[in-house]
Amino acid sequence: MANFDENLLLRALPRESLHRLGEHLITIEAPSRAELYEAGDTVTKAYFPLDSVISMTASVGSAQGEVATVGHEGMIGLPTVFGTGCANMRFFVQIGGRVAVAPADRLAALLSSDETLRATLLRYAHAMFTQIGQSVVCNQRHSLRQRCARWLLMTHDRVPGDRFHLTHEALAVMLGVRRAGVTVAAGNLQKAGFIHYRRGEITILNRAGLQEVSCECYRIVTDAYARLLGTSIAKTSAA
Amino acid sequence: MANFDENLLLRALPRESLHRLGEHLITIEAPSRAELYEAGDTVTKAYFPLDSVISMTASVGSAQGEVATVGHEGMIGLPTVFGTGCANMRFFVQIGGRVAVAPADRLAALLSSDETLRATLLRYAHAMFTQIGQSVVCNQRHSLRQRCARWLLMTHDRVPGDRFHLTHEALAVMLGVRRAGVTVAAGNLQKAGFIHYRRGEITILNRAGLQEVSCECYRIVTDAYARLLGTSIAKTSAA
DNA sequence: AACCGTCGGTACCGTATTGTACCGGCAAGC
DNA sequence: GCTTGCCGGTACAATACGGTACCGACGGTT
Repeated sequence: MANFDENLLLRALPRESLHRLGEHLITIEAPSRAELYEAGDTVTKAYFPLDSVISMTASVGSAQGEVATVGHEGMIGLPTVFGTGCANMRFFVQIGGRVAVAPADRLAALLSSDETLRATLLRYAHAMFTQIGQSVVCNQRHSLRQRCARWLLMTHDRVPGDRFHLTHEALAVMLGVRRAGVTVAAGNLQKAGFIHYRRGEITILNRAGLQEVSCECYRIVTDAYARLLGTSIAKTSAA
Repeated sequence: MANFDENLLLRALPRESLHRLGEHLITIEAPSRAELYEAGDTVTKAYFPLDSVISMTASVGSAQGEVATVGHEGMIGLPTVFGTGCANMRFFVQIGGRVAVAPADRLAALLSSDETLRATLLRYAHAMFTQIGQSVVCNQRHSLRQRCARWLLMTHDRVPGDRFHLTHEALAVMLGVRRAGVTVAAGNLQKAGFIHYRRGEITILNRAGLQEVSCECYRIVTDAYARLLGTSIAKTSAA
C-alpha cells in the first residue's frame, strides 16, 4: 500500500475504495520527457502522479501546445472514466518523479462496481474541466508575464521542495511562446527576487510575489481543486 | 415526443433511453442573451439545444471570455453528469432558438439506472474535453483572422440556414478581442466573398473559403464530435 | 586540459493587436 | 419629419510578441 496517498486524489477516496484500487497500483519512477500516451492511443494504464508533473498537450500544426498540467492533485486516464478508452491528447513527463500506475481495465472494473470511486473521479473530471476552461480565456487575455508566473506557481504546488528542473526552452513550449520571450519574462521575475534560475534549475523564492504578478486564473483553478479534494493544493509559504 | 432528435446527442441515444428521457423534456424558445446559469449556480435543469447556440464563458477580471460553444451537437448540464451539481461557468444564449429542457434531478435519476444514457453523455463529456483543450492551444497560437473564420464555421454548423444574428461587438467578446479588430477581420472575409454582413445579420456565402482561412482546430473538433455522434455535424455545402 | 553541447542573455526588425477615438449610416420611436 | 441608439468602418500611435541571430558561460565528456 505504501505511500499512494501522496496523491491527493487517491487520498480523497474512502479507505475501502483506496484499498481495492491499491491492489493494482504499483509505483514507478517516471523520467523527464517520458511519454505516457499519444493522441489516438488506446488507454491501457491509469497514472496517479506522486511527485512528478505531467503535461497534457494538443497538436497545433506540427507543434504541440500545453493544454493542462497534472500532478499529485489528479490523474491521467480520464478516457477510462469516460468509457471511451481512447486518448485524444498527448501526455508526457514534464518534471520527473514517481507515479502510481494501474491497468486501465482494472480501474474500469472497479469503476462499474464502486460507486464512490466513480463519483470521485467524475468530480475530478469536473475540476479538470474548470482548469482547462480557465486556460482558454487565460491564453486569450493574459500577458506572457502573468502566464509565466502562473505556470511556475502551479508547478511549485506539485513538486516537493522549492526547486525543480525546467529550462527556458521547455517553459516556452508550454506557454506557446519563443524561448527568448521566456528569458525576458523569467529574467524579470528573477530581478524582482521572486525566483532564481541557473542552467535548468529553478528555485521559487517568493510565492506571494509571484501571485501578485500572476493572473487570477491561478487562484480560480486552485480553488476548484480545493473544493474537489477538501484541501488546498497550494503550498502554504515555502520561501 | 416531437422533434427532440433535432438534437444530435439525443438522436444518438437508443430508442428506449430517448423515450424515457423524452418524458421529462419540454421545448422552450430561448431568446438571445438569456442566461441559463451563472458560475456557482446549482444546476437544476439540463438543456439540449435544438437550433439555438449557447456560449459557455469563464470570468477574466470583470469581463467574460468564451470557453466553448454548444449547439445541437451537445448539452448544457454536465455538472449533473459529473455528479457535482454545481456549474462553474456561465452559460447564456448566443443565438436565440429552441431548446429542450429537462429537470436535472430527473436526468440524474435516469443516469443512475440507464447505463447507455450514462455512457453516451460521458462520451459527450470527452468530446467536449477535446473541444476545450483544442481551444486552449488555438488561443495560444492562431491569429484573429483564423479564429474568426473558425467561430463562424462552428456557428454555421449549429443554426438552420445560412443566416444568423451576430454583431461585431458580440463576436469580439467571444474571441476576446476589440470590436474594431473584428470589423477588420470580418471585413476581410467579406471582401473575399466568404460572408456577408449587414447590421447584425451575417450570411455565410462560402464555407470552403472559410475553411481555407480557418485553423485546423475547426476540423479537429468537428472530427471529435463525428466520432462521438456517428455523424458529421459540419454543414455539407450551404453556399 | 581541450572540446562541445546545453543554457540563457541580448539585440534587431517586422507584424499583429491594443487602446482610443471619431464618424457615417441605418432603424426604431416620438 | 426628427432625434436617438446601435452598428460598423477607419485611423493612429503604442505595445507585446514573433522570427532570427549571435554570443558568452557553464558543465559534462574524453
